[in-house]
Order: sequence, then structure tokens, then C-alpha cells
Amino acid sequence: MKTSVRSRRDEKASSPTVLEVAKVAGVSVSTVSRILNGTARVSEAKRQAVEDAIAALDFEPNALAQSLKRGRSMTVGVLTQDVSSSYFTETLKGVEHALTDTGYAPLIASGHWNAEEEAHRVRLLIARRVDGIIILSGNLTSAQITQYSGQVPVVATGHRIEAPKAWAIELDNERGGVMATRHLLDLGHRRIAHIRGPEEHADAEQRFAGYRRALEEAGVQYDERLVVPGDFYETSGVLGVAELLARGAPFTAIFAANDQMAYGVRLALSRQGIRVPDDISLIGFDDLPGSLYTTPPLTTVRQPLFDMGRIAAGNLLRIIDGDPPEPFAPEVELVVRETTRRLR
Amino acid sequence: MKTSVRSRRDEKASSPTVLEVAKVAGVSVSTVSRILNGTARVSEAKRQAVEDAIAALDFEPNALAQSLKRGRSMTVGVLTQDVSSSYFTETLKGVEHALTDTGYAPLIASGHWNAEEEAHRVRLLIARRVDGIIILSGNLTSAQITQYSGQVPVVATGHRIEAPKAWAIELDNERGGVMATRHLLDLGHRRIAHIRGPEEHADAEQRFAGYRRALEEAGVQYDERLVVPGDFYETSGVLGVAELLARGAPFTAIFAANDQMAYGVRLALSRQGIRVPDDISLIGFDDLPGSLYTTPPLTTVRQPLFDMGRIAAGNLLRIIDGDPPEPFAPEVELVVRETTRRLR
DNA sequence: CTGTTAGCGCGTTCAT
DNA sequence: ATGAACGCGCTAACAG
Repeated sequence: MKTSVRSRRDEKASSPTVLEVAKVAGVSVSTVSRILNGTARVSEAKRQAVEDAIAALDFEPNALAQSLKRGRSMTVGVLTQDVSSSYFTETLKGVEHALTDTGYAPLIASGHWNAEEEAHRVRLLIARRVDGIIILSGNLTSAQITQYSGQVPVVATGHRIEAPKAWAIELDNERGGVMATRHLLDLGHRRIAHIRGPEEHADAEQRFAGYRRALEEAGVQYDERLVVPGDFYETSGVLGVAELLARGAPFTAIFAANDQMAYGVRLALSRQGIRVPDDISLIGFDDLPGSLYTTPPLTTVRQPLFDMGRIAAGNLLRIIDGDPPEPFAPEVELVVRETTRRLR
Repeated sequence: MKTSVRSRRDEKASSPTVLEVAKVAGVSVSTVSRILNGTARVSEAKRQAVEDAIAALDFEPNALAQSLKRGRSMTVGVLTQDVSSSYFTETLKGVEHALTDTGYAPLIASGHWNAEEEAHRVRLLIARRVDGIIILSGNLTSAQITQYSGQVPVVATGHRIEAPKAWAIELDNERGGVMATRHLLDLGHRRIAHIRGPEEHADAEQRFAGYRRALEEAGVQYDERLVVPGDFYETSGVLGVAELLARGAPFTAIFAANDQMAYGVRLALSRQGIRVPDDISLIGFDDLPGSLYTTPPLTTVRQPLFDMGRIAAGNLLRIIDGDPPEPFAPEVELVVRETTRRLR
């Protein structure tokens, strides 16, 4: 038995290629390719031979080579800020849902709320030739995002963008802020405290603006002693309560700019023996999954994160395919649960 | 002025290539490549010219082409089950941490606790020629994982694996189960209920085994009426409490097989007007970030998820580089907070 | 219907 | 020190 044509076979255990499949099946590489992609008719006999060879070699086409050749990587970059925050993972779940069975895979990168790092991550995504990028919140400016869209299709949340290959999804955060505050007002509260989000963060500023507007519309005097800073994480919720208590200005309700801070508030309050909602009413913002399971369940302003992720990804694919994005206006919604009650 | 050699330039706005950089800089492609990779000395003049050209064209090397050529994609696949569960995102955070500044990027895939889908996702990762795979929990068998390791380096959590290009990180779940139960026992509890995780899930089974062993060691009779099924999600925690109450067998404490179910338990209990820990003590398993902010904060058995992710990724890179993985034995740890108290 | 061949963008001998 | 040429694995004309 003469040594056959094979050269490097078990040298490096490298994966088989179309060429090897072709040889084993006794056909040319193009025939293999045709069968792989169903791009042209092939005789039944050869099809069978090729499929047998593929199975025998356990062949799996090299997606890298395919991408290089086709000019599409079938990958979309997703820029998040914090992979361990429900705010992002809920949206990510929507993205993942929309990508399922499309052949696209998400390549995720974290910017850690740092504009410089975010820009760096985006460059890396572009270097990897992702077919599009989804930017979930963060500190990049709309101008920067618009510029990126010159190189690759982009969709973003929390921005308003006008560009050919870009699309953004904007939530009316101010309206949400108004809803939260008005809910408290409707319940008879007049001394309403607010724990703000980071000042550089547009969403946070808008929610705060909504708070002020609702107060004003209700003819309630704005008291700056009732407003404390926060950073959107639980800790600042507990710190906020401490600060509020230290200031001594009375209040009967708290509007936290997001759910995570509300969790911190809840804990700090209970530490002080202050009951929710009996002594103090509490409302958050976002409606993270966990808010259903706090005790008592948290009243909040819902943001349809999953759908936002789903639509963002869906529209990115449309843009990539040259189709126009479908319009979508996410609605904030008041979700009344059990942390707020009428002032007696 | 004669039309120069350029053909497609502004036709498709496709990104510039080394060839274009070379032309602009008046050198050959190899020189450009050398400068890009610092793979050989180049005269200062040409280096400058090339760098200028790169800047002028806003050139970014095509990572796809580099990968194809080098035979390394600088990508590691991460198989998770549920991107929106803290259990996974905490681990993912550790993975991300370890990958930062290594040039590797994580390509994440979700198996949704379904062995068939998991296997499918792994195939896709392999097709994309990831340099290694991290498998976080799931329903794949150790045998399957061992087999994958023949094609690509693999590290997994929740398995015991012996293979050249594989490594696994195993937590002593039974010991954790014993710790949780014994803690309750030490507090004087004798009627301890348990909400189990899914039966197919090894971790869940081991925690349950630990529960039984601790009981036995303490000479407490095992009562099957005190054990109810669960699926690791919050809902089954509330269902579990309902079932327990319906069965009528008295109990003074509950050990939930994971924190998420404990959250559900906490809610169900409060709905029934049952106080924690005054009336019933509650302990979970995992120590998810949220457990610090439940009211009161949850007593639980800590699993070092972040470190497990960090070490898993670190060792995967070592295996890829041909280095031996560093040994690591994650320790479960009892974290006593405020949902458990001595039986009076 | 099928095979041959030319790239996709880059890294890397091999000469010079 | 530098350039020419080949090939990574695959798809897509272009002949037959």
C-alpha cells in the first residue's frame, strides 16, 4: 500500500479544508462549495459523496475564510457598559433574541462608562470587521457615533441621530420622571425627595428635569435639600438616604432615578426602622427583573429594555441589508406595585 | 494628468488595505506589515512615511485576514446559559476581566440550559475558529466536553475533566449544602425545608445531598414532605413556599438551593405575613450581588463566581499558549447576614 | 453540471 | 533593510 498524497494530516491536527473534502469525495473544491452553500445544482451522486466526506472528516467550514471572502463577518458588535448590570443584560437578551437563527453572533465589549475606553472598544470592533455596531448607552457623544456610522452601520440607545447608516432609539426619560413624581403627588405626597443619577448622564438629567417639572406643575415648591446625588448603583442609594436624613428636611416619599439605587434606599430605610411604604413611599425607574422580588415589590417606571434590544438589533440588520429601519418609539410606563401608598 | 492606477476607491468606501498604505507611503506591503507588527528593523524614514499614510487613510488592519493567516482568531468562545442571570454575568465579568488587554475578545453564546442547543452553539463557535472555549455550567456531559477538547482547548465549570487540552473547575457543592444546613442546625432548627434545583443539574443534586448528609450527621430524621422541587428561578421559590404550606408539615427554616429561588421564597413568605427571620429563617446559595440588598440581606453560601470566571479565562489562555493551567480550588463560604436567627 | 483559477487582506519566507 | 511572491481557506466568475 503506497503512501497516498496526504502531507500534513496528523502533524498538527488542523481542521480539514474544502480541498481535503474535495479530494476524499473525488470532486473539485467548487463542487464542495456549491453543496455547502446550495448555490447551484449538483448531481445527486456527487452530493452524496461530498456529504459523506464531510461527515467522515468532521468538516466544518472556516468562518474566518468565508468572512474574508464574502466581505461580511456575520458578527455585530455590542458596546455595553457593565456586563453585570441587569439594565444591560436585559437589553442584551433582546439583542440575542433578535439575532437567533440569523447567522449573526454578537461580539460584546464593555466600555465601563468611560468615553475613552468606549472609543477604544469601538475601534477594536471595527478592526474585527463587525457588520454593524449596537451601542447601549454610555458616554460617547452623538457626534462621535454619527462619525462611526460612516465606517459601519450603527444603532444606539439613548441618542438622537440623523445619518444614513445610523439609527437611534430614544426613550422619553423626562416624561418618565414626570410620571414617577406625579404618581407620588397624586398619592398626596408633597415632600418628595429625589436621588439623582450621574450628572454627565443625559438619562439621569432628564429624569431629574421631569421631577422638577411635575413638582412645578403641581405647584409644589422645589426644595434642593431634598435632592441628593447618586451614581446609579445600589450603594449611592444607601448613601443618599443617610444624607437625606442628616439634612433633616422632612420628606414622605423618595423617587430614585433608577431601580438599583432604589434597592439601596430600601435597605437603608429598613436599617433605620423606617417602613416602606407605611412610613415612606419609594419609586424607582427601569423596572429591572429583580424589582418584582423586592419586599415589597417595587413601584417603578418601566422601560421596555428587552424590546429595545430586540428592535435595536432587528433594525441594525435591516440597515446592514440596505432596508430602512422600522420606526419604534419605546413607551415609559408606570408600574404600580407595593412600595408607594396614599399619604394618610 | 493621467488617471492613476486606482480602481475602486470611493466606489464602496471599503476600508483601506496594506496595499493602499504601501502605495501612499511609497514602500512595499511587506514593509508596512513589518512596521505593523514590529517584526523587523525598518529605516526611520520609511517608518515615518508608513505611519503618516496609516494616519492619513485611517487604516485599521483587517483582523479577519490576520486571523486567517496566523491561524489564531484571538477570540475565545464563552458558552453561558442565560445572559440575564447574575449567576452567569458575575462569572462573565471575571472572564472579561482576565481577557482585558490580552488582545482576546469573548464571543458569547447562550445554550439556554438545553444540551442540544448547547452542542449546536459549540459547533458554531468552532466554525468561527475560536482559539478556546469556556463552558459555564449547562447540560453538556463531561464526555462531550472532553471530546470537544480534541478540537479546541476547553475549560469548564461544574465538571471534572481529565484531558490534555482541557481543564475544569469544580466547586464542592455538597460541602456547601452541608454548610447551609448545618448553620441552620447550629441555630437550633430541626424542621428545615429545602427547595431543590433541577434534577438533571449536578450542582443541585449535590447541594441536596449535602442537605441530607448534614441532617443525618445531626441525627435529624429526613422528612420528604419538607423537600420541594424547583428550577433555580425566582418563581419556583414562591411556588415552593405555597407547596410547603399546603403540605402542612411544620418547619422553621428554609434552605433554597440558590439565591434566585430564595428571593422568590422571601416574597412568598412576606405575602403570607410570615416574617424573616423572626418566624422563618432563610438561607440561599451563590451569594449573588443582589443578596446584599434584599431586606433583610440574605444569609447564603458564597460561591466565588468572579474569581472562577477570571481563573477559567486565565487558564484557558495558558492552555492555548501551551502552558500548564494553574491549580485552583474555589472555596464555598458561609456568609451569615440577616435572614437566619437562633430558634428561641 | 463541473473544474480551473483568481483573488479577499495579510504575514512571511526567500532573495537581493 | 527591503521587495516579490506565495498561501491561509473559501467563494465566485469563467470556461467547458
